[in-house]
Amino acid sequence: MLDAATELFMKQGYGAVSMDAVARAADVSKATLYAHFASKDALFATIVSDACCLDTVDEASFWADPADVGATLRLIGGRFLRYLLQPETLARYRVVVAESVRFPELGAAFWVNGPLAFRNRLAAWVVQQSEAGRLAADDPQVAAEQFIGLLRSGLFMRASLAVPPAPDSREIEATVEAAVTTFLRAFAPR
Amino acid sequence: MLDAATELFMKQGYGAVSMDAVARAADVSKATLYAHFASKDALFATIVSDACCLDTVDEASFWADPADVGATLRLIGGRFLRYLLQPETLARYRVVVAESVRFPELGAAFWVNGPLAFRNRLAAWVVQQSEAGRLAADDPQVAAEQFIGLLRSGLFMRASLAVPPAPDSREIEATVEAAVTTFLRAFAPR
DNA sequence: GTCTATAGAAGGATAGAC
DNA sequence: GTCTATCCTTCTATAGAC
Repeated sequence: MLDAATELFMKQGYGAVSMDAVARAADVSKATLYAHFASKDALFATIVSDACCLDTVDEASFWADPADVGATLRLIGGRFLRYLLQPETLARYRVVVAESVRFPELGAAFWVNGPLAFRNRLAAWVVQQSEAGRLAADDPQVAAEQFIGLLRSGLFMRASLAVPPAPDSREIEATVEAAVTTFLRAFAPR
Repeated sequence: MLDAATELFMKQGYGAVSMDAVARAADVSKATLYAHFASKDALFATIVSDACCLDTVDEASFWADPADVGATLRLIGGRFLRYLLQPETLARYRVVVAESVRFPELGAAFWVNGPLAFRNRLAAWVVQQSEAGRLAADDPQVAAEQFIGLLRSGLFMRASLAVPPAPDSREIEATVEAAVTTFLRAFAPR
């Protein structure tokens, strides 16, 4: 039931999905649906809030090669960008952005559990690498944010707007490589 | 009539706006509306396509101080980021992202006239500065994209998601300053 | 808890007069 | 070109039986 609603809302957005459609997809009656969720808003909020517990980049990637900053950035960057460009990720992003004004808690939940959480995790890694003398970042939060910005630019915007062609592996790897290069030029200890 | 529709669609999105509401806001009857636009889809497409002729950063900014790369980057970056964070810009972005799947031409028009156009203009500037020996960018397109990414990171995402607080001048200037610093570390001739 | 059936409102679109 | 009035569909939500 939640699964069916999730798929519909993510693919088509709040306005385009009716409670009839959800009931049909979940193979229950509309009355049953309303027995579990007070309203369409409540169902939508539940669905999307649940989907905000994101797992962008697995913890192991941060520890794969602690001594090699470039390799770790390439690994993390690749994982992150690939994650961003997944159809499900893009669909969720579209829905949340679209409804963030009418459902402010939703935008906030997404922000805190998604972009902000990843930035903080990355910033912690930057701190750690700086202490080890392998990076020289005055402000780890800014450095982390900038690395994310370097990755997200271009491909993600194009994909969010559903402009073909869909990014291929070559484009993704080139973007990651360029991001790592620029990041290291700015933050490698000299 | 177009004005009323534009305001409503941009503020509330496609699904939340009815033709009744547009007619009321424009102070005409629904029949009159349908005499000018074949359907709600057609009205929406017209509205948003028109709004895609963006003017992100005025041409003069690119020529304000040709010899000073840092100053020009700060000027352009500031203008661009401020533009991105305007309520109207954010509203338009939300609508286009939300409906880009159901209205592909719309996402494409926005992409071409907005992000892509600005990136190309910026890349042309990078070429020019590189030829003058004031920048050293192997790939101007990538450099331009990266500068935009450095600017767009963080604040724009938060603002898109309508997460308070709204970015203030201090945050904006700090972001621009950090972007310029990182960009120059990566692309200043050595 | 789950169903069928339906209320009640709102939406997109049109007919036909002026 | 513009209006009033209306058609028909679809939507959210609920009543009441099992």
